[in-house]
Amino acid sequence: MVAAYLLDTTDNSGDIEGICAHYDYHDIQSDEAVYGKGAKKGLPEDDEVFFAHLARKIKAIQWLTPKLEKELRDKKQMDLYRDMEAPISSILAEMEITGITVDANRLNKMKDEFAQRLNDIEEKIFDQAGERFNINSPKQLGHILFEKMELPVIKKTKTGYSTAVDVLEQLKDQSPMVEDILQYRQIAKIQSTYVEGLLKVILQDGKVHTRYLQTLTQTGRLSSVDPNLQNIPIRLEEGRKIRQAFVPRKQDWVIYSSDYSQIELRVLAHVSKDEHLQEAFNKNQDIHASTAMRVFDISQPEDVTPNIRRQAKAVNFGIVYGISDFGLSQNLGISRKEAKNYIDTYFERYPGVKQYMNDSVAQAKEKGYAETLYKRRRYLESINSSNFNLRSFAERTAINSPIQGSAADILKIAMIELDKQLKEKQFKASMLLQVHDELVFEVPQDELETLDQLVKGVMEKAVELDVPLITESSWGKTWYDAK
DNA sequence: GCGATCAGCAA
DNA sequence: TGGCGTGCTGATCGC
Repeated sequence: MVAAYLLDTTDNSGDIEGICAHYDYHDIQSDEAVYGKGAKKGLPEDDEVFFAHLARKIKAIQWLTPKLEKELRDKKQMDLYRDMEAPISSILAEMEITGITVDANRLNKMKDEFAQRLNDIEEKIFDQAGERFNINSPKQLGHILFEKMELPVIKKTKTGYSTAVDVLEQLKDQSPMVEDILQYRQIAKIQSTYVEGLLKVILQDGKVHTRYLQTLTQTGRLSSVDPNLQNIPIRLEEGRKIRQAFVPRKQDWVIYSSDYSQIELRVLAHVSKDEHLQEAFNKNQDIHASTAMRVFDISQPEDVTPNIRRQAKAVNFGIVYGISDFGLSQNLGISRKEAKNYIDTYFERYPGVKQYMNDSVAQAKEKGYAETLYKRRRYLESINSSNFNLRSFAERTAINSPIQGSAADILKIAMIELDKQLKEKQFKASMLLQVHDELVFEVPQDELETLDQLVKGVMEKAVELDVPLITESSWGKTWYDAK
């Protein structure tokens, strides 16, 4: 599965059957056909059916192996497979099995507190609306806001009125109720997805055991499910408190976290060779402020206001994630024209980046795929499409995938080296989580100093780029306190 | 019970 | 020349 994923991320449905079909091997059924799906999923009643399926899978894997190996060699991806994806697979399994301890008492207290607050806000909203309705239903909420109260309709969805946060933000001054709805939404999200969601998946060992999907994303990133531990809140204080429930498995241990600072932009500085971007990182400047100065033509650092820096940050965000001028305009609440202007200016002021982007697109058009520093491929079917939208998307993808994908490669390399060292040096600490540019560990107090040295050293020296790789580390009694 | 839709979280 | 970075989860709603 991992080999097939490296060869082509798209034809990988997460099932051997799909891969077999690709190679015209049909003596196999999909897992779904045998085990069912949804609520009916389970082992077949007839053992023979079950065993026959397993046997056919083994046979299929044997048949596939030499073919996949040959293709890996032809595509020069054998190293990527052998030295990166195969070892990472075992490390992820260990992390999943280890799990992370979650303080259910803490979550239960939060649950009560949030339930009380949701109740209060709910009553307040009903009071102002003059009727009771389901605030969680965008349809009912839209009816109240845009029909009963006749607030201006700012945006529509396919099926009705949009009640998304950016819309509500604009309606705030029209009615005090809107603020309450925003407040309600914020807490309801934390309550249902995180407090209740996490409580449901704590096992007898007091831990949650996420599963990392290694063969899913088109860029080489991991994803995390059941539960997803890669999107635990952090930006807003209310949500951030969820992290207080993530604790070490023993008293006197701590949660230690280390993350790469701006790894994607550093990768971009490296692959593009852009003089200005490299200079900013080599001088360890505040990259968003530095971008602000170039894009908005500011000569003195002290003239970069927080708002201007925020805009520059959004531009950098757009570069890293491959968003369109429309996406940037939505992020910043500006017109598409202005957004396009920002992007054009960015390219003007970072000519190396522009050159890199042109080259990436040209190469993708020629080869039909984009690739990372470590030969991870992403095929781009629509790169030569006559459909503007499809083509534009593929072009942004051609630019963005090597950046995001190479960053993912680098963290995987660091994880492999760290895992090796932790074992060799017999650390008691365990690696628990990977969150795209961050690694989270639990560690005894007396090992903390050595672990910090090790993690920092390994992550920063995982690969050598034209610009330094910098990490920021922190620790505390809970994941919240590791900040 | 299931799938589509909307909404919102993270890097 | 028209929809708009990805992936995951939860609530609602209609079938």
